[in-house]
Amino acid sequence: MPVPRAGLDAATVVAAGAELADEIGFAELTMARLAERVGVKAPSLYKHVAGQDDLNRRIAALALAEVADTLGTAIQGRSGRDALGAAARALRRYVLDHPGRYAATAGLTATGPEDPIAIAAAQGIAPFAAVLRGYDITPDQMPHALRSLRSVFHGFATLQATDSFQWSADVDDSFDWLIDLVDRGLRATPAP
Amino acid sequence: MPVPRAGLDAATVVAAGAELADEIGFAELTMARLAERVGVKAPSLYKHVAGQDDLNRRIAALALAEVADTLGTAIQGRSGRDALGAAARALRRYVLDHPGRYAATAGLTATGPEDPIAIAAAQGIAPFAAVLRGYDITPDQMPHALRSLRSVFHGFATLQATDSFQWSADVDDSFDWLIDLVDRGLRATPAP
DNA sequence: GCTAAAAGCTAACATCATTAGCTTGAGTGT
DNA sequence: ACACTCAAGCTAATGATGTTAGCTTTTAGC
Repeated sequence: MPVPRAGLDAATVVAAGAELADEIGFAELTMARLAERVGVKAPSLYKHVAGQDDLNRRIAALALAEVADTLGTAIQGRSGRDALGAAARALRRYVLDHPGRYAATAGLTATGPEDPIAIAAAQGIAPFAAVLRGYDITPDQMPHALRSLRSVFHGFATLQATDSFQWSADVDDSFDWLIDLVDRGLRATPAP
Repeated sequence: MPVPRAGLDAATVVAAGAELADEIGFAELTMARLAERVGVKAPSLYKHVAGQDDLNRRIAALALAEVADTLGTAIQGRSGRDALGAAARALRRYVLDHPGRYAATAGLTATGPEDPIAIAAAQGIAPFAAVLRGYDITPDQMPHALRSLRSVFHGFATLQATDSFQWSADVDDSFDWLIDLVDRGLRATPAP
């Protein structure tokens, strides 16, 4: 398998795209700019990536995988409210550190269960499941609890990422408050 | 003030853009397509709207105002868990009915307090504040509670809008579960 | 060394947003 | 009634974009 004049690779291109998106914003990420960044002309990118849409989806999948990894290590050795707080803080930190990649995950529709995005998203659930194991959740309530956790965290992270909080109150305090809210709600879960 | 060969207006253009975005998706909304929709050539749109970015922001502001209105009427005559559920359900319905407009509100950064987006967003808070009045929230906790509510609802609505829930469990049930979770958390709010 | 295939290139095209400048038509003041 | 104004809409042009087609080059394996 010949590998000419390279240093370039699908993974490398996607990684560079994610990095560039973090720097200049996801909306400003363009094939031409990415090509220049990796030292290549725009059409050459198509040897590694099917197009802009494919690139975006791969960046999103990368971000989701990284989030899953980050959250997984964040909750290791913790449980209950402690794990909840650690996971939440890790996600927030990730979004602040990688706003471009994370923005790529917004507004995506998985084409099917085989879509890398769907797979990455499914893996991203695992840490949340681990957190919930510290609470009294019956198995039949697990899917609802997972979706709820995901909604809460995703909602706060995106609002924060887009700078949608306009008042002066400290965002960290609000985040702690939100975590406490969820923790209270989870601990008060009734067994129906 | 002469008003020639018309039927066109800034508000009309924005409304048509929002409608078109709902039909074909926000990402597919283009100046050319919108021009064709309103029966005009693309450059003519610039007589009513400063450009694509301006158009997007105006659509977002429209959506935020509509959301505020919808939520406001949804909670009238209700309070507590009842108001919470009604507001949540109204938002969800809105996002499902108007996915394009709502997508326009994601990933926007208000340029300042005078930005129509900031104003519309501020008005959108009011219904949430009304809901929270039915719970025991101290004034200094209000901002945190508002942000939390916004995060929760926005998170679930966007995940749902982008079809990010892949498992088979009924989404409506999950939504009810989430509302209960928040309700329990709010009722258990401690007085610090 | 020779060959095959992948990587990268140039050229070209369609589409898009946007600007500049012209044309036209409706309302206003006399 | 009539001319004047000025904004709505147009055509033409520009630069940037994503993308495709086809050519050239480089490297790995025989």
